Amino acid sequence: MIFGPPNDFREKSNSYRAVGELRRLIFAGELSPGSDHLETELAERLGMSRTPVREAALMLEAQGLVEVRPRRGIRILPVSPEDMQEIYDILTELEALAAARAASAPAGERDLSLLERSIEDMDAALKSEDRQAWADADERFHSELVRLGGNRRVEAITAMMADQVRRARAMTLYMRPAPVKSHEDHRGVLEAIRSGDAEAARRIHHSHRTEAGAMLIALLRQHRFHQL
Amino acid sequence: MIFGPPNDFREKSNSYRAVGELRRLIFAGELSPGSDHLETELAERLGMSRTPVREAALMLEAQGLVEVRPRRGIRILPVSPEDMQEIYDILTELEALAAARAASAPAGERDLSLLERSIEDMDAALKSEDRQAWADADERFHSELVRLGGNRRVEAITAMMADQVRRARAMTLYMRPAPVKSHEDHRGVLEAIRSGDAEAARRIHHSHRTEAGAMLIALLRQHRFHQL
DNA sequence: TTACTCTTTAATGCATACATTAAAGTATGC
DNA sequence: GCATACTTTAATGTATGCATTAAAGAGTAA
Repeated sequence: MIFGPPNDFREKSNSYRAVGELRRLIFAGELSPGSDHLETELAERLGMSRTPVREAALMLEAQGLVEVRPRRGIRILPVSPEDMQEIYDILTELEALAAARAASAPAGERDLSLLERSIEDMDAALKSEDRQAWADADERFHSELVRLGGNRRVEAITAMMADQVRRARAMTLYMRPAPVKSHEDHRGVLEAIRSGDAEAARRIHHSHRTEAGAMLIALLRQHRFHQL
Repeated sequence: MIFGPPNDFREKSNSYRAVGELRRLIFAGELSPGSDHLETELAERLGMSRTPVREAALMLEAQGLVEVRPRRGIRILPVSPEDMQEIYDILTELEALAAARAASAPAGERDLSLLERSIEDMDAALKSEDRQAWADADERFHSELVRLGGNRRVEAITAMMADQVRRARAMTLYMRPAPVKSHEDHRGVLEAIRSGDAEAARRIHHSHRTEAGAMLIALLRQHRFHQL
């Protein structure tokens, strides 16, 4: 599930459909963090038998999203500010690595258009004060950066964490100051990549993520989001 | 499987036994990289029915160790030098993070004895020219460092990659020069942690892993280990 | 031969049955 | 009332059966 290109059968297979469906339910808040759910219950809800649900639960457990506790149900793992700190720490390192690698790649083989596009979109969103649009573009920037880094495992790991980050960010989106500094950072990273300066790309992105993470965690704590 | 403390039921359950058993078979070389295996075949081999084997395969797939290809069998994923480079890049960043975090922790809460012990063991192994003992102690050093870093997700990710690294290192253990430089690096990291110098710990460990990784990859390529 | 279609084979995905056993509930003794 | 032993319940872990369908093989025409 984490690794490898999605084979087409995964779309047809109930097991993988269950993985996607459960992820969706979790992040839509329909399966709330900390709640327990019996295999039978979820199976009925998804309109399939226990087998594929069970398989999906095990895969989601391997991804750290749920915990399978025999006879007590499948628990949707809550994410505390401490968890979010862990996640941000990892994203900071791996994305900074990706930025450095993206800058090291031969200029000819790089297509920075998506990166540029996402920055433009953030720019527009900033001007029209559309925070959701900004957040969407920001997410595109980060995932495209990781893609340019060219490390499939980094892509897999960061993608796995993306959903949880998105949820935390959604909660604090309107509490934080306007992301003007972020915007400068993004431009700085792009420029460093374009000019092939790997260490600058790494450094700028690293401090960008570090600051953004610190702010997010502080907001979560301030607003007493002890679990989400 | 990746995350969370191992509940006791996992030892009893055939599914989790199958995960461990399959891992063992893979790294013992009994299931060679690139080979395909039908669910039925593995089930018979492990003395259980297809169900737990199937579940184990899905969990191992989530960990990136195998690929489940319907009707073609469970494929043991080969690891190329490029894959090993990806893995080392990630380990470099995450272990360097762990070193920094370990150095930042209050001195009173740190127990560096295991770290010291592993360095002493490496020292002894170096003198008696016992490379396997050195490699074992080295692995203990790295895993203990990650533990001290205090990020459970980093622990999970690095643990997941440890087996694959071990295999690659085993192949090159007797080809590389004596690990004298490594030894200095380890001492340097320990001293930086002890004195609470997070940035030094990070920097030294980062360059240590970078160099060790570059050497390993070069050896793999030299000796034409295109997949392992 | 090669390309194409049809048939056969068998591995899988899923549903289901059932034994096991943890947890909840009940009864008993103090 | 409270703790302990016993009974009941029901969720799980695993085996198994079967329909589906990809892949292999056979047959046919060029």
